[in-house]
Amino acid sequence: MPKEETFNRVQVLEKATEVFHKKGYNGTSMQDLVDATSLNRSSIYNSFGSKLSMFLEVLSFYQSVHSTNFNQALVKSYNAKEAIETIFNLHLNEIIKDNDRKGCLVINCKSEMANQEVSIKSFMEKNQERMIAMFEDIVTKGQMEKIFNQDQTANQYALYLFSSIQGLRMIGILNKNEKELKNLIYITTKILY
Amino acid sequence: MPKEETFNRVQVLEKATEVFHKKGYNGTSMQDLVDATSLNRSSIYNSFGSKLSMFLEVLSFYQSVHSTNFNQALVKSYNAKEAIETIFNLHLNEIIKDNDRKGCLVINCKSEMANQEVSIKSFMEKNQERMIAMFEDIVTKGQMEKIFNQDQTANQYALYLFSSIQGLRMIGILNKNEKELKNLIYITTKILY
DNA sequence: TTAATTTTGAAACGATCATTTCAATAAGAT
DNA sequence: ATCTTATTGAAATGATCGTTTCAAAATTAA
Repeated sequence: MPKEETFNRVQVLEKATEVFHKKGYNGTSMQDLVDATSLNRSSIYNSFGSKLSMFLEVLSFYQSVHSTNFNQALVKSYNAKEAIETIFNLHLNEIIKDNDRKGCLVINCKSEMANQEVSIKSFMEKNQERMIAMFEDIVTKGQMEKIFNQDQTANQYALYLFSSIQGLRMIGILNKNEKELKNLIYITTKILY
Repeated sequence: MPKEETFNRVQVLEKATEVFHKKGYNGTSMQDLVDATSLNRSSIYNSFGSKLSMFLEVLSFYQSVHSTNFNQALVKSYNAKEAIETIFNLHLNEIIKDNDRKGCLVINCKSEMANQEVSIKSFMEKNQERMIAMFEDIVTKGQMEKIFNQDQTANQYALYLFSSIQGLRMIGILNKNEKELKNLIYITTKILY
């Protein structure tokens, strides 16, 4: 049997995520990744294949971490209204603690690479499906509970909410005024009631 | 008197804009710009200084072209409601004709570089001020005309609209379904009435 | 037509790019 | 303890990066 990986893959992914998030895909060099992970070049290639495939793993890692956070918060929500508030507040917290204005890794990557790399494009399509399915579930529940109106279908509201989150994250890059952002969320979600 | 530039600066900027828009700042090489503009390397450096300063000029050029389109459309609007519709429809048209899913150059650049390059950050801050001021004007007018409600100040609605536009443009990268997008715009703007 | 000045073209700059190579090292299996 | 196999470390790969150099070409004023 061979020698096994000595490094902690999760820790390496965390470090790589940090670099890609800060500098973007094209702005990140292999040297940056070597420095950040303190792994050897050949270990990175041996374990992750290439810069692109490492980035795709980073993207999935980032997504799964945030999905976990979402789900942990969502199970605590009593109703659909609270669920929506929970999701927006999680994003608000991310914005406020993002001192170096990196924005959202997934959104950044979508705007940088979705038109150039098919693997990224399909990742983003799946991401959109997931997000819209999640919002659709919540809105459907809210409409059955008579908390949300029925002016639009749950699917249409889901697209609206997904769009709004992306707008909020883009705003959050430059604007960290919590009061303004909370009011922006208030306006955004008011349409549901 | 010296020999003057023989090339058409606007045409060169158009070509450079195309490349930067398609590939992003870090994804664009000087060779790409040489190829696209069919200018010589030294002519580019002589006339634009550096890759970054050329990009900043491209960014201003892109912004001014779109401002002109905005203003041409806005003067034709009879009231605030039409003005808002005009703005969203211009973005919708941009999305639909954007066959290679490049998205919006300004938004892409904001997410790629606002946290890394101070000149880009301040460009984006000014861009936000402009956009919000424009929306604020329209909303104020709409509120005076009693077409829009007074639930929120014009400035708060302006931030909401600016955020919504960015969300719409991010959605538009992958989703070109005109019916869905029109409905998204309908939901987004409904809050004003 | 000559002097002054700037844009050009082509080549070269050192630095950095992503990736590969390969011998040395390490660890489980026999 | 030895064999097998994979992970390491360090160096090198050729290509490309943004930028500079400088002589030749081009243009206008005198």
